[in-house]
Amino acid sequence: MLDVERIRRNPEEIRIGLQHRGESPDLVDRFLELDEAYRATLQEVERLRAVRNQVSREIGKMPPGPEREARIVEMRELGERLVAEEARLRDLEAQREELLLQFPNIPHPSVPVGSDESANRVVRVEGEIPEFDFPPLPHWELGPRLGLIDFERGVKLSGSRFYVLWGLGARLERALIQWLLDLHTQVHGYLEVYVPFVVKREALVGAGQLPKFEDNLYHDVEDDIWLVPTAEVPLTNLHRDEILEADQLPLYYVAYTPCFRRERMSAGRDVRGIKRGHQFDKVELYKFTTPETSYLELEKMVEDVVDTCRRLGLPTRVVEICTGDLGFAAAKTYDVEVYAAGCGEWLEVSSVSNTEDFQARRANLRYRPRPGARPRYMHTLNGSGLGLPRTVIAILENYQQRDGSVVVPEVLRPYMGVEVLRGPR
RNA sequence: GGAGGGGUGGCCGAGUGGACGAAGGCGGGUGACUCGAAAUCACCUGUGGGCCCCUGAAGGCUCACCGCGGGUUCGAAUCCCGCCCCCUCCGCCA
Repeated sequence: MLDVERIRRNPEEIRIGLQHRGESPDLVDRFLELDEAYRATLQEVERLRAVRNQVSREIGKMPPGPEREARIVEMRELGERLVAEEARLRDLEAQREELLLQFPNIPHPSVPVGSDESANRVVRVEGEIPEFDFPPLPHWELGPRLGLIDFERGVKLSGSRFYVLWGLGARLERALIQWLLDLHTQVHGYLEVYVPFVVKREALVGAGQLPKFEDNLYHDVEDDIWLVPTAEVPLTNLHRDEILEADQLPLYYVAYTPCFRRERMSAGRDVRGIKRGHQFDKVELYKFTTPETSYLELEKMVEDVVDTCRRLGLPTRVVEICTGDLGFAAAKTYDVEVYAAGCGEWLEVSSVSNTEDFQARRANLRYRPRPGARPRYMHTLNGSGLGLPRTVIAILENYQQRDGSVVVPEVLRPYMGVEVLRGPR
């Protein structure tokens, strides 16, 4: 959510921000109009309430009699007017709030301006792209051939875009989760958190998924409870409605969760393999910081993610996302991609964003700069560390051997119990 | 799921229709005392919104908030209804 004051004072800045994202700037004018009507009505309501409070207090002190009765009648009439004005106010307030929730974050000045992903900038490349003396297979062939990935049975159980992992395929998934959590907690300084995999509506509003992206979420109507599309949602809401002390910041959290996405908007894209499914595992990094340090922390988080890829021995590049390709809540984002030799693609395994105070305003995340000082909104950052299926893809495809086996990256061997994947067992 | 009890400020806790944003205590801050500290004393100490003033986080006025949402009333922390959460007991269960 944007600062209302900022929209009022610098409407042009917001219009430009929206345009750079490829969105209509009309939102600003619609909001300003509604905001004005809202405030006018608010003032009238408060004026009436002030009179009522004042007179009611006087009534309490008056002896019974005609004078007192007259005042009561007067206030009864005023009360009727007040009820009507209050109804109007509630209506305007709801509309205003709804509109406010539609605003995406405004890109940071350093973000390259561009309309789509073609304007994204590769800012860093690391590691060697593996070379093979045989044609490397894509994972959707390698996986089933080794008995690690079973697409048919996934579809049988749950429909398209679900899959089953067998034996060492399942173990690889679990090993990665374990290794990632150990790495981030022991080397990168994050605190491990275990969070619920379903959340209330407010949590999704707080993180920015609702009301705009309802289509992409699984939802139990009976209890109005939602499957998390990313651990970012519960993590954002961990400190909702709290006021932390400055010396508690920054907070570094890491959480593993499965993620559930309906992916209705992307039907037809990336249909082969496990690159895009309705359910996938992810280890998520999250930071709560002061506004002063958030951009420094963003760079550090990117470095943590790159370090993770490096340790897995995967060719890695960092892409600075342009304004037109930025996610709803992000002010600035770097994608971290790894190269997968079988399908010949750079795969996004992490998207690292600074949302500045966008989520903090929605979820009411504040801190006190000094003891006794007024609370301020924190800044929040999120990034995958890493998304599992794509990491699995890159491992299978880059570490494959002529004989069809796959060598296990060294760091995972203690977690896997084997050095080579030759079959599911 | 059933029965009973309960949700008040950073924390504890009083308050069952009017002067209550809310006693008292704890915690925190400032000052006095002290060479310094402790102790003691004095004062201050919730959040959000709107308006005025203004370059502003300084000041003034005002509204809202006692789990959440409705209602009754001139007036609600207090009465009524619905919901949520917590505790105890019973039931069920990994």
